[in-house]
Amino acid sequence: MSSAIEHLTKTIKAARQRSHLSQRALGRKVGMPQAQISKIENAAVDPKISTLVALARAVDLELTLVPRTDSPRFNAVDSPHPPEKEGLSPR
Amino acid sequence: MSSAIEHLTKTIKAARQRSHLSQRALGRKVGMPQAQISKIENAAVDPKISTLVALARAVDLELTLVPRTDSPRFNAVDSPHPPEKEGLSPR
DNA sequence: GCCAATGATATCCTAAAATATATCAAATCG
DNA sequence: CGATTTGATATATTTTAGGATATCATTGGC
Repeated sequence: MSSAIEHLTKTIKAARQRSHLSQRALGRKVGMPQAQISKIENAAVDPKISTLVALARAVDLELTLVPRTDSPRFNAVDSPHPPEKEGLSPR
Repeated sequence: MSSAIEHLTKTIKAARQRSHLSQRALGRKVGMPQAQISKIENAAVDPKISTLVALARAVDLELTLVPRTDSPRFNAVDSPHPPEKEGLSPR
């Protein structure tokens, strides 16, 4: 997958976990099956924008466009938690 | 359409025009038929993320996620009206 | 006036996302 | 331990974006 997309979905996943929502809980909130959320978080699909916007909002994020040439000044929600070293396989 | 999406596509359209690209030219650049770009700019479809990312990049924009609760500090290419006096110059 | 460029639309077709369900293994907990 | 929760995965069906093309009205030059 495009990596840019993975980045977006990873950010949403991190936000979901931060807010202590399970995939099912988030799914309920947004009206989407848990299975779909799993696929999205694992970058197994190329979601529609409306889908990403809905998920983002459910975890208090907003999809925006910023200048690309300009330095990554105030980027996004990036760096979920600082450095964090190696390891940690989820699940 | 979702309005949030319209906002994103409008932003891209504005950027396209700013860079003096016709829909056909942008289409060539991204490898997508002019007709599709028209549909997207007119919010007649709900594009896939990869599509929006490609278009955005072609006009030097990047799709990002920002906190929604937080004030719209340094938003995007947005700025309906420039800097506007009020404190906080984005910097 | 003529012609090229531009954007909107339409059709047909294919690919892929989304929905609905259902499992299932691995954690988590009481 | 057994029960529940969680996330990954699978299959079948529906829906829709995207690709390829073509047309057409409008606009802008020349």
